[in-house]
Amino acid sequence: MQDQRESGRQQVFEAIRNANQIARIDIAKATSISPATVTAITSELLSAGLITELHSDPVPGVAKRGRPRVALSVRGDAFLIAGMKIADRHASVVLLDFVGETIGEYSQPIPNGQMGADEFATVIHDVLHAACNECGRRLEDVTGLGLGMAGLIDAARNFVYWSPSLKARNVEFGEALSNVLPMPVFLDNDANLVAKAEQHFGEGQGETDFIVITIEQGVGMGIVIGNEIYRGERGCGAELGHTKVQLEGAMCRCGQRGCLEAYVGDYALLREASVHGQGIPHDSVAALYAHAKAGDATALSIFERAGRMLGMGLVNVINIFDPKLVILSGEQASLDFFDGDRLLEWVKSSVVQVDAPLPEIRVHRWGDLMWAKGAAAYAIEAVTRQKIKGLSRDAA
Amino acid sequence: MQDQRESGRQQVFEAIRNANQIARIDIAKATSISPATVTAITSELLSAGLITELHSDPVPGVAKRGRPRVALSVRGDAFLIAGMKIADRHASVVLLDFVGETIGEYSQPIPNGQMGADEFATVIHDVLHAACNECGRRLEDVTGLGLGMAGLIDAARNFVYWSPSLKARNVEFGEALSNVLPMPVFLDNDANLVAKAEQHFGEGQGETDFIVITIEQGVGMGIVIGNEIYRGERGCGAELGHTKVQLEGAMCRCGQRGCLEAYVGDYALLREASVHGQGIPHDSVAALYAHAKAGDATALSIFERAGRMLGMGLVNVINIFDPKLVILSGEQASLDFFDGDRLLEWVKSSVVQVDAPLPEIRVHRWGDLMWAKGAAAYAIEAVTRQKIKGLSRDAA
DNA sequence: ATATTTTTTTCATGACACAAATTAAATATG
DNA sequence: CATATTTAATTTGTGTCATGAAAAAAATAT
Repeated sequence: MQDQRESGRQQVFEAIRNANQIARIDIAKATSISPATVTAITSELLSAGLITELHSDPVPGVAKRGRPRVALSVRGDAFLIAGMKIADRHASVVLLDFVGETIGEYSQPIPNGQMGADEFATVIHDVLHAACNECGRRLEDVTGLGLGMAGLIDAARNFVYWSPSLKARNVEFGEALSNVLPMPVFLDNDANLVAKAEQHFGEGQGETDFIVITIEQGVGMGIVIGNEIYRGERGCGAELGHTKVQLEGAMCRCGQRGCLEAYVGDYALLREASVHGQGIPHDSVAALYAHAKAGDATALSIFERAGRMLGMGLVNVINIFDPKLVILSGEQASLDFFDGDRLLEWVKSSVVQVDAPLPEIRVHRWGDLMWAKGAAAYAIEAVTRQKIKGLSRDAA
Repeated sequence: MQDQRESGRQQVFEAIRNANQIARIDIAKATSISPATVTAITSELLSAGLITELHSDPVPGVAKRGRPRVALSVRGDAFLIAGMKIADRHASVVLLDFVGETIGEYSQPIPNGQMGADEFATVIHDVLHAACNECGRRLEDVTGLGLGMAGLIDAARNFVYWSPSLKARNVEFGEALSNVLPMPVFLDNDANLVAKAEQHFGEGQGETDFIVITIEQGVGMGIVIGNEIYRGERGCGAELGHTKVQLEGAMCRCGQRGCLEAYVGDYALLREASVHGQGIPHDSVAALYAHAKAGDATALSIFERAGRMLGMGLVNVINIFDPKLVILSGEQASLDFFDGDRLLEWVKSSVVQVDAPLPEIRVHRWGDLMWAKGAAAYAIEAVTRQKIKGLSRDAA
């Protein structure tokens, strides 16, 4: 959080990455850096091997007069980046090239329950090793690993306050990982990684400020302000799931009362169903939802109340941040449980009203892999920053 | 939100302003700018008249060996800055010098009710004129005016979406002001100005990230992230008062239900009291509070519920932002209505628990003038930025 | 009177960005 | 087909900014 000014090199590189492929003159326009400087910087990036020139054959019909522009693009094969997401019993890995193209995917069950830090680091090492083998790469080829796990995490310090995967609290988990892994590791809370995934691969592309809300077992939030994830003082902000929506309300698994999660989380839904007892499934949310869909009023009311609470949470977020864009991001199922369209209508009508366009709310459903891709995106960012900082004009 | 990198000049000047008085060598240490550069920059600032040297007579006893350091400080008389706060029926003005020292204060009743933009701009002109006269200054001597008013305001554009003082909605009020006032005007929401006041004169001095919450008629919030006020996309975020604390809850004057303000605002307290009817005062919160203090259970319960709702709001803010510091800022009375110590205890125990220090919560009570001082601080910032940007090394 | 210490300034240098001029590489045109 | 035109990219010279090293300044210590 120090060198926050984007150096010219960073800006140019970002422009190339964003555009996929782009000519120098357009980089100049996009960044409002002079063409002269763009030439200088791109020649550095070229000789450092971070980007390449794409000489496309001139298409006679479309071609215009003048010297043809030569497109630049990020060299995908410059670095191999890995992203890993740790879930309850599974680790999923994605290998990306430096452009962000998927090189390979891998998933593997891991022991359930809490482990010691070193033990768990070894598991992660082994998973990554297996993933590399699977894709015909070597562990040593991986330039950086992004690692997402549930819990309260201070990303800046690679520090874990608490995680369901670790036995101890307050672990310098980054160090444990460094001991067994040859590449730098970048640790973050999984909600933040969804935000990163949206920023690089999803609905947040090209946006500088937005909020991502994820609904699964719990409710998570990622806040992007000025292209950066906002993390708060201790690195554990954005706990939307533990925002209070009811005074003296339902008991949450965090031990507090009235948390949003205690109404919207899957355990909360099942709890309600189980109280009612006969006739209503209370072992899987999907089954409960099917029951509601089939017309069962009680099951329906469970989802309705949860939906309204979720709506409250959304309204509060919007009233507090006045964001330009809110992305509801999650796996297919979770979002459908709450009658989305009606919910969003209610949210929009319940927000502080101004005579200016309401924040846009986009729903983005996608699969299991996004977590790992977000982790990888985080690592790509970090590696990029590091590699570019290591440049200087005296490099031959 | 563009030229966000602090130029060396800005940094050095800020260091001088923060330190009140400071030698070049210490500026270099504080900013990690080299002494050579500090000399260059300070000589510019000196010849531009923004700062002065303070040659203190050497004190024989304390003096150390070596060339004595000469302290620099901001030249208070460089510019005269005004801050004005528009309230229901009063306008209060404060005149500050460039250091932030109070030159004069002034207060004047203004017509109640909504006015046209030009009409209201004229009122503001007249008030400022009177304030200047009062202090023996001329209107033309004022280099910048910070203006705070209630309502939804986009500070970046000096635009008013809505204000209780203006007849029309969506007013380019900045333009209306430019037509009648000779100096640049900087408009902002009053909650943000409290944040500015705390940052420059209050509990936020030296802090880069904090949240200010104000409790008066409504509940306001100012968010400072990285020394900057966070304003959201349309410039109207941080509406903590209209955060929902109860689904389908009490009617708020904004037309929505369940807003925090609908439980904590003074009209909400009085509404509750008036329903009860006999025996309980329902025309002034102070009277109602006195009644509660005297032991009336009903009156007490009104404040208690409001206090708990306020606590929910605080908890939510902390869970979302994970701030280092929260400042409860307001006039003497409002804060006392809610049993502060107990409230803060509850808040601290209800926040997501991490094994890291809880955010600090400071209570800051102060008088009516803070609004105007905050407005002036905002103007000082803007004027400073502008004056320093206007410098360059070719200046003789 | 001279040495020492500390702050401040001066000076030469390097990184960076830019405008202006130049070169490169294509198409349009008579 | 040679030349003009157009557009992109590069080169060149210049200015700003920050810096390290050396020098100067201004005090106390010996």
